[in-house]
Amino acid sequence: MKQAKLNRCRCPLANAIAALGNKWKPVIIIVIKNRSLRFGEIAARIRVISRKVLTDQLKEMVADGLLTRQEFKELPTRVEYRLTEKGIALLPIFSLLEEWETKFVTEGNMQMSISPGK
Amino acid sequence: MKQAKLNRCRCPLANAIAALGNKWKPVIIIVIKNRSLRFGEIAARIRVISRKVLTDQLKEMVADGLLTRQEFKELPTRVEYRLTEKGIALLPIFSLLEEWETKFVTEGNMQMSISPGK
DNA sequence: AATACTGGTTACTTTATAGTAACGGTTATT
DNA sequence: AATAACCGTTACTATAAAGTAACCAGTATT
Repeated sequence: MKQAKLNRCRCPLANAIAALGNKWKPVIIIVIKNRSLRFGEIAARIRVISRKVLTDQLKEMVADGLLTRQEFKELPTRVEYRLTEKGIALLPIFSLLEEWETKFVTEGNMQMSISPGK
Repeated sequence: MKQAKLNRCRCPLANAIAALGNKWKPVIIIVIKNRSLRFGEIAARIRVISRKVLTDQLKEMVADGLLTRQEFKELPTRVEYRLTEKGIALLPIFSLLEEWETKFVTEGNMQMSISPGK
């Protein structure tokens, strides 16, 4: 989907998906919520993400204006990430998506069969 | 993101993104809307998608319960696709995403500068 | 001098997604 | 018999996203 970043089309939805439709960004967004979280705290809350992928995604999200990164001159280093207004605006949308997914669980595509009888 | 389809996690958002977060599915969904469209009509409305990718996506979406496929025994062949209840439930969510994208356009990351100059 | 902490980076491999171009099957029309 | 319409499939290639494992830099403590 990097391609879509270059040749942006006139379709806003495609552009939104190009920016958000990858494996981790939405998860990172709902994990951070309305507070600031340190790098290590994000990593701890999404244990299965690799360090490299996490930093890659965070960098892109900062570049896209979804996150701010604040580095404190302390020791050991402390870096805090926080959603921007733009990022926060996604929270209710992702909530709806979660509700949608929860409502329409796709367990191997089970059909609501109408007749429960023999 | 096929992987996420196999090892589904407990995070509904990640599962939703695994099912929807690719280049074309959301576009296909908002193109079909509340009506039924023939294969050729979908292709005509998304001219830049390749035939192969379109059929791949449609098949997956039928398998995921987002679409129904109805084949008419006519000539030449007529096949109509229609969103299921599950697919239709995404329309308002994608509308919000479109609004979000439109509101926060990321033209090379321009900053709203506060002072409009002297 | 070695170890530990945090927040990364680097080089490399693996896997998934998208794309291209040609072909196939059915039936009607010319 | 060839052509056209529609809805695909097939084999192959290209590109992008994700993952692994080792390494680095600054500072403090032991």
